[in-house]
Amino acid sequence: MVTARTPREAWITAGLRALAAGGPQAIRIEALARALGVSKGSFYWNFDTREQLLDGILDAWEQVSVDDVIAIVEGEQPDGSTDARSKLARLGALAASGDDVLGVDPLTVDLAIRDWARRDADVGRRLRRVDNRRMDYMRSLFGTLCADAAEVEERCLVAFSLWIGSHFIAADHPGRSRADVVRGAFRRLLEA
Amino acid sequence: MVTARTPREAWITAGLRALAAGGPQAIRIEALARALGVSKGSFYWNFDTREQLLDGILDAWEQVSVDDVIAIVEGEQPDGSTDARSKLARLGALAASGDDVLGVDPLTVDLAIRDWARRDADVGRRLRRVDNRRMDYMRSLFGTLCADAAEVEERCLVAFSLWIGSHFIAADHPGRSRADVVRGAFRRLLEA
Amino acid sequence: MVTARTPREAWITAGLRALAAGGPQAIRIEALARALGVSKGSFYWNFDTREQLLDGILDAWEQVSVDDVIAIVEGEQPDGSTDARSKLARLGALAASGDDVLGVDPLTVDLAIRDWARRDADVGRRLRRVDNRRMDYMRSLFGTLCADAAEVEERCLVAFSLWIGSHFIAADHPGRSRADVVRGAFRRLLEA
Amino acid sequence: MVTARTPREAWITAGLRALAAGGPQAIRIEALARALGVSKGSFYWNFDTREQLLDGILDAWEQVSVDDVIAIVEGEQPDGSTDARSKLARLGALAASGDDVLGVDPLTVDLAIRDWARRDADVGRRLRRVDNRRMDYMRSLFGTLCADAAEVEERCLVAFSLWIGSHFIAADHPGRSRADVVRGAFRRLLEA
DNA sequence: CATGAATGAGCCTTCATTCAT
DNA sequence: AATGAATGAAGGCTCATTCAT
Repeated sequence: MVTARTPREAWITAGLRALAAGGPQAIRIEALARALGVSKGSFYWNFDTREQLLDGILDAWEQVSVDDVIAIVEGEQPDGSTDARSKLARLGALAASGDDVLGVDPLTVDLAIRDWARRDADVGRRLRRVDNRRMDYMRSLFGTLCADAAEVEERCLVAFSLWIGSHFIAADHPGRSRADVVRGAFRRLLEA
Repeated sequence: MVTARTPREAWITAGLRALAAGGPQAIRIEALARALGVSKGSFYWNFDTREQLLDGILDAWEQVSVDDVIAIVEGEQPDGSTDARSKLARLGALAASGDDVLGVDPLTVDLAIRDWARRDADVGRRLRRVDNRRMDYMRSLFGTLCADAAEVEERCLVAFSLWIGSHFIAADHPGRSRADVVRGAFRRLLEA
Repeated sequence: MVTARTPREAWITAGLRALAAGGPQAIRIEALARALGVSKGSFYWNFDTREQLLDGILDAWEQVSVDDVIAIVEGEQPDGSTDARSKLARLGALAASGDDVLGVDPLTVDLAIRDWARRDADVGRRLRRVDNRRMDYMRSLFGTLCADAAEVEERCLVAFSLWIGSHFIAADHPGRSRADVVRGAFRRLLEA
Repeated sequence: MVTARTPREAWITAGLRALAAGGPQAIRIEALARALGVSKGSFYWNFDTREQLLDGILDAWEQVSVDDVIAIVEGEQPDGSTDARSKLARLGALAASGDDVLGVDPLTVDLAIRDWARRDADVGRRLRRVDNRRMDYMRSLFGTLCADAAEVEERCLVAFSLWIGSHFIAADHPGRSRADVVRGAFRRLLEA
């Protein structure tokens, strides 16, 4: 029984793409149907309502947005090293890259959801879950570099902010690339 | 800071409010008209098109979003001090506050525009202008604390990111408030 | 200021016509718009929602469905008589005719609303108001012909039922017309 | 009275229930499928089209709506009597009751079909068949009480109208119940 | 004897825009 | 310096119907 598998996921992927490209209000059933080459009414076979699709999209994002990154970093490091400093460096490098997952750029989805979360309580709750797990992981890494808990917390927030902020800030850096400045700032975080 | 004496300004203020509350797609002529207690058609006496209102909104934001802050910081400091470190501290404190201007919270508008800029080239250009002026100002302040140009740039980006990031990140800080963590991280930026 | 007067009433009349022709679910905004030669979106200038149109339709029906008939009967009788028996006869004759009011056959509307009332509590309440006023009027007339209150009540219900029933019953009367049978039955009600 | 052993009958019973509850437009394949816990597409194994289900529903109704009542009345009378007056009384009592057949209230179905018949010629034809058989039966009973054919016809129509009307009229009867008034009116019909 | 999946038409509603006054 | 009224495109949803399995 291998009929038309993954139609539900196809809608969700298309929805993630739309979310990344235009924010939540761009997740329009009609547009997704066109993108999928499918009739708009067929959507309602797979979902009861648009709200349910949004939930599915957020579920999908919530499920992969943490585990995948952590799994990569905790997996084999390119240089074989296993110390926290190397992992943090790898984490920083990963964050800067814009790989596609499911045909969607996870970073762009992430940014879109951040804005969305400011207006929707449910999305806010989900983002808090995700961000807390990310912070937990960072805390465990920075904790091995620095004994002061308060300072660990601050370094984590700075690292996180640097990642998010560098994508929401539009300034130029005369003579340098944004990536370069971020790298420099990040390196300083690992010092001492 | 004009108190919306012309109807055009009234529409723009209402638009800024809608932008803060729901993002650009919430800037609906129909909704603003209701909010202003005015007929929808009257909008078209003041503006040719919705696009023009959006431009007006962005113009207004661009004009006040930099000058006001710099003016405040460069004006009288509460403790009468005039050194860069004090100004940066004041800047950090200002950024954390959410004062209302014309019934609009400028920080929320700022965040909304940042997300918008990722999708609209014109908005992106305007945000770059604004962010560049902000970075310029910060560079001038951090430049007095630190001789290394590269490090100045990095501290500026971190400070800026901390401001933005702390509003887009949803994690909890066990035993501390977000404001407290930000303050700590910011203080460390001013060291050395 | 005599712009396009009575558009609201035009929608209501069209709605009454649709109700008579196809029941409440035939009151479709799109269909009415077509019938009025108007864009379907324009409906929402005059009404907030379809529900509001239905209310308006029921209001209009409620307002004219009693007063007009009573006014006619209480007004000048064709033969100048003023006794209850004559009025009841006139009432019976009126009920049998299918004059148009506002371009709608009120009898057909009445029947449609009766069926509707069995499924919608609000409509039921309205019908009860209308039917009670009709019964009150009939009671006052039959009361002058018959002293026994119980019998008055029964004659009223029979007369009323004869009116309604004769339109909901589909049987043939060999050698006679339905109108003739109804007339005969009604005449017997006025006896004694 | 078959208890819906075939799936076709199950659909028809469900359809009758829907008809009673919401009129013909409530006979929606989707809704019936849900009610039957069956897939919507399975409907099309049993029926070619919705129209065919409607026909089946009307067939079923036509078949039982006359015979059952006559059979009951002509069968054993509770008090063993066999005269027309007793049978008419029993008929009147039966009409007032709302027994369920196959989980459907036949009276409510009857009322729904009456309204439907005003809009659909085929339904009208079927109702005429049914109502004529009912009138025939009543004529045979009233004919034994009264010699005048015209009066028999009128009494029949009044009795029938009283049955129908009492369900379509929404008036109150101060101090009495509707059933009581109907009983009184009906008793008077049997006099003389 | 069905189910899973899709189509397409139709419905209610919203909204930017237009236009006459 | 507006209002009243309408247009038309679009969006979410429902439902009869089809078709492959």
